[in-house]
Amino acid sequence: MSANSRLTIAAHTLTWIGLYQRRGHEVATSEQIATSVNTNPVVIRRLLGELRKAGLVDSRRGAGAGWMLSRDLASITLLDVYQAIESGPVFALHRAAPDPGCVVGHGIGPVMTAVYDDVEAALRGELAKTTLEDVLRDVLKVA
Amino acid sequence: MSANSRLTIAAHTLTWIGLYQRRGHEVATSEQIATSVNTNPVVIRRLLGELRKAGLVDSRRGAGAGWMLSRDLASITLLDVYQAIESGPVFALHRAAPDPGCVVGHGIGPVMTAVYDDVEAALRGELAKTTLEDVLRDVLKVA
DNA sequence: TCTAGTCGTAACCATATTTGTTACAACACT
DNA sequence: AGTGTTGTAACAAATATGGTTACGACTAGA
Repeated sequence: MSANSRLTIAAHTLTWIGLYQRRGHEVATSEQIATSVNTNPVVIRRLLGELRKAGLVDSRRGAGAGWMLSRDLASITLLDVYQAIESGPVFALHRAAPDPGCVVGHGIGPVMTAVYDDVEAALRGELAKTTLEDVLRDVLKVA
Repeated sequence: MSANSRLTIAAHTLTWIGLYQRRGHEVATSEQIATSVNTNPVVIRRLLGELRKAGLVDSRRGAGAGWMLSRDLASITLLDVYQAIESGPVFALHRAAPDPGCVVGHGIGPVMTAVYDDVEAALRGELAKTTLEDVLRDVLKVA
């Protein structure tokens, strides 16, 4: 499967901003975050742009610019983050429609869709269990 | 996310073979299956090769060759199929290791790993609930 | 033994997604 | 006015999936 690190990077980014703000700073720059994540600042800015659309962060431009959380870490679950950045489903149906003249080809679509709906619901339910506050607490525990 | 139709195609393929055998045929060819799935026979053969490694199907070569189920539809869950064909995890950690000198960069890995383990367990648990016998029954219901 | 049909697999291409990178205009604080 | 950062476009690299052609390996049956 196309291993996808977007959720990891997003959680890292938000947790970093949260900790940075908790230490008294107003805004965090994409440059600072990129250093911790070990990637390019543009990657962080792109991701933060999506998180802003979802209302999780806000940004300030000009000199002394940067990013800040819109909501408290405790009120943001990994499901919120996931929904902000993941577009498509985990599993897809056929790329090209199967033979409608075949019993299986005709009926398999709705059946698999029902299964995938349940799977995604389970996945979302699991992600909803963890808040970024939980993540930060456990991160500090590791260190 | 890179929408992945492999599980759909695999379930379609196995269900097709199961129904075909139930109608009195001994083996199914990749050509027949590919017609129902609407793809190239090589794609089916590649997938069936992985399913054979997992012990779900077997093949016969030479004239009158083809594929047959190794186990009954009722004894194969979608989790069995998933594990036979999916290699990597749904979510990945950082591509490049984050800054170990940063508290978040240092601790985020283990924390997200724990979350992802729970998510995958939930996903697998959901897939384990459905057997290919269930799939075939529902497919016939749709038609 | 020959023939025909199918598997098994390699090789290659097309497409899509993610990630990394450079570049630069827009913006706002000092 | 100068400076630092966002916002965004453009492009390249890497990876995964899916489709296609090609061909040797194999075996049932003529």
